[in-house]
Amino acid sequence: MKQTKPQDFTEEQYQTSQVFKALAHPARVAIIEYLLSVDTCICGDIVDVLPLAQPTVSRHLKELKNAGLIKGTIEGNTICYCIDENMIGQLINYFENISAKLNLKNQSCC
Amino acid sequence: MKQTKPQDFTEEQYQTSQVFKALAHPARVAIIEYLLSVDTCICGDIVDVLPLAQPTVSRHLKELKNAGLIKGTIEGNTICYCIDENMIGQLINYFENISAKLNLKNQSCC
DNA sequence: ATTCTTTATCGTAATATTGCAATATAGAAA
DNA sequence: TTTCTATATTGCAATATTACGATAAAGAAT
Repeated sequence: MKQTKPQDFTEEQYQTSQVFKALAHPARVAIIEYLLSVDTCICGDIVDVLPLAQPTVSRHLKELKNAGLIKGTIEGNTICYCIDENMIGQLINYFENISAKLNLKNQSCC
Repeated sequence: MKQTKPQDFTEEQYQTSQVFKALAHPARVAIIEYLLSVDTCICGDIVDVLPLAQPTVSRHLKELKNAGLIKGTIEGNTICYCIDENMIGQLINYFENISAKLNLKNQSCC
């Protein structure tokens, strides 16, 4: 496969796709939704809730963290994972911006 | 690889991840942004703008269409692809909902 | 009817992702 | 220190994704 090189697109487009890639798996969507449903967020809970082995959950958490969607704070023996509000705000802005531009467009086509 | 079966997660989580998967590639982000930047949207233009071969662009367009992010109208010899405003609205709702729930949460952790 | 133009599909090769078992790491508890 | 508990990393195997060339399909133009 001739790899799509990062320089083929803008750095911003590349990073945007990376954030969406982090959400492009049902397990990671489930993690986000689980984190949202509890007040305290300990990783151990997540392993119990998901139908996946611990190393697999750990890997999914790492990807969400790398994308900036969650942040993890070491809390003694456990790690407290939480959704990063800032990134959620950025995503809202991203789609709000698309929506605003669509409203300005000539809607003659489609 | 033991596949993650759809029934391991909710149907909704699965479908949500599919929409994000459609945006999880810089080429597809670039396509969305290009469609946003022009009033008339013909596929031929997209092939010229992207650093990818025509069959590859066609495939990316298909994935965006399958995810409901764009819609294509056959217009004689060409196809007019446009962003589906409805899906953008759904995505705004998705993240607004997350944001609202975060604001209600006990922020003692993280 | 033939040719051109545009888009889609197929075949195949390369790379990326996902999953789990095994193992490592590191702080807590004993 | 030794052991327990929680999380991360590594090593592989299986599957999915991506890319392009070749080709098909279908309407437009001649």
